[in-house]
Amino acid sequence: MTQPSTPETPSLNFIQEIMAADRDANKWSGRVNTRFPPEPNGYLHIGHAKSICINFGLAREFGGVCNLRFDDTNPTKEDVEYVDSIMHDVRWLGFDWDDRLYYASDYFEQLYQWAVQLINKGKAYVCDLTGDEVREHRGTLTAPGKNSPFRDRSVAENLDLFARMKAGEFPDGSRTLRAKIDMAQPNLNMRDPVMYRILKAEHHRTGNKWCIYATYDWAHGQSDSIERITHSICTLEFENHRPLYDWYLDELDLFHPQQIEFARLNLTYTVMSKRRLLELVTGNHVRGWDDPRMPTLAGMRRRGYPPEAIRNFCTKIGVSKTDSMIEMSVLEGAVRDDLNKKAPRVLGVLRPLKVVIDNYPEGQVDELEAINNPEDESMGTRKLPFARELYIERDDFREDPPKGYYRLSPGKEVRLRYAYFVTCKSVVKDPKTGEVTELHCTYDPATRGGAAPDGRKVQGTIHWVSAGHAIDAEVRLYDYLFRIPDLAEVPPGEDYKSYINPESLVVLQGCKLEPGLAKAEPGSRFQFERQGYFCVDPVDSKPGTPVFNRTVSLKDSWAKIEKGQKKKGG
RNA sequence: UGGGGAAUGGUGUAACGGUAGCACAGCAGACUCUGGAUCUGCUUGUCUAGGUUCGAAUCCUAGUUCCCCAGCCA
Repeated sequence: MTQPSTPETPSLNFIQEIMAADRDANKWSGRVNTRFPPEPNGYLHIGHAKSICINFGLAREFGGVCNLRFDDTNPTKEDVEYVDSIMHDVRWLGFDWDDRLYYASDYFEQLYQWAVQLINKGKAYVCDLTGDEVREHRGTLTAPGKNSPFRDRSVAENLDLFARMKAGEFPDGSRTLRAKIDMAQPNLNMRDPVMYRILKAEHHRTGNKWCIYATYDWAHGQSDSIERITHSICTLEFENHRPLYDWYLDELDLFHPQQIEFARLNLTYTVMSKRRLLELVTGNHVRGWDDPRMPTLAGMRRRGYPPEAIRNFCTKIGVSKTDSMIEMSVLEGAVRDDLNKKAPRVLGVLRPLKVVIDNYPEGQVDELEAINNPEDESMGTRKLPFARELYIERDDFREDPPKGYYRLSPGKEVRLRYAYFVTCKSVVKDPKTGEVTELHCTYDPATRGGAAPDGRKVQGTIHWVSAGHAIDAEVRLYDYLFRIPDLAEVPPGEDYKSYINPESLVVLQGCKLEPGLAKAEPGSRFQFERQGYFCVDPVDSKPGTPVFNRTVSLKDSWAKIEKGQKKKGG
């Protein structure tokens, strides 16, 4: 009588539904071929990661393949530096295009032949209008456009002119090849769109061979068709272009992939447009494309975000056609979730405060055992040196502790993690500034390892390092790049760059870390207990003196409590 | 006053005429040698107005709001 528990049927997103329906209808003979088509004019960012995960992920789920294709039709903006970085980033994210690496520029000759075909069909013409004139003729959103005076040139004349455009006889911008569609269409993209412009620019792959370059619309669908793409997945702003995508393919009578559009990723407290990211780089508002504050994959890699975490994030946020803004906490959560399981724990003091254990023998060094990862026993243990002089975190001591403060204060006993219970006996201050410079404590030898034989408890456990054994390191703390969550809220006329968070980077010198970290590999990730996840900066670290980037902080519930207290109590 | 899209808690995303679920955030608690992790519980939602139906987030009608489009960028 009792139904067996229903098997989990994972819900499909709308693209998966389309693909499942296509598969069931045998629409493409069961074949699935997607593509990721970046333009090599900038570095990949987390928004691209979403697209990569969708395209490569869908191919994997449906037993198909995904191509990598560079959409390199605008030589004035593109560069091999970007081509290389893009390939590196896609691989780093965990995807592989095998031998399916393509370039739109590989298809320039074929595209040219097809353009000639359209001219012969009377469906394309050479137009001598200037850019301004083309705009004037296009009409407006509400008013139809006017036909170009060159619209009815003979096929022979068009053929001749187009060949001479290709041959470089005319100056840049002087003529275009346009599709002959309908200047009265309510969709502006259909009002005789430009297929080719004259551009005597050196292309990173074809050199100076071409001086006419295909526009996006003319190149994209045909490139998809050449590669026998089944599902051409792109972002929402191309929805208006789909009729044109379909028109070209139909007029040419070519293999016709299906274009499907989804909402691009927006994240709070950052920007995602390549134009703005480029501006941040060239304007030196950040330290480059791989600045750990950047939403680029290069930046996230350097910051310590694991690729698995980014992939999980992309799965979590889903795919839909609703414009959305994902909260940064979702990404941070995915990063913490991944690192919690994998990152070895270490003790590191970021803002050191000297502690002298008065009753600990001078010169004596003890070796204490510490667990490398409580989430994963197989990661084992390590030894930590303990001595009379230590450093603890400045923030773990308050001379006048607020209510609910568990850490060290005068007369209070706390546990030093994996070591001993210590009690604060006196405070040394700078006579001039009043700043606390040193603490004197006593320890209870019976609590070695961190447990009291008499069963007494302490509220707080704090981290520490032995002053004589610790290594010095620079630690870079990162916060949101912008002060406001949604840059679309910047009032018109105001510069979004004035909203850059001045505390997005805080550099700490003289941090004290447990000695084992001296030999940490560049790029390796650790949890500094009670503080966060940190990654050895692969660029600025030197052997023996690593630089650490804070990947993400640990959740800090005390900070939250204290914030609440301040708000309430004033 | 054109065309194309989209509207489900604070933020995302499910539910495909039959109990509005999940994640993140928030709140409260348990546990803890990380104020971490983990575990409980809770608050908050179907854009509006009509209609169809035993029953509507879902179907119909009208409206509202938001996004995209007037590059020889992609």
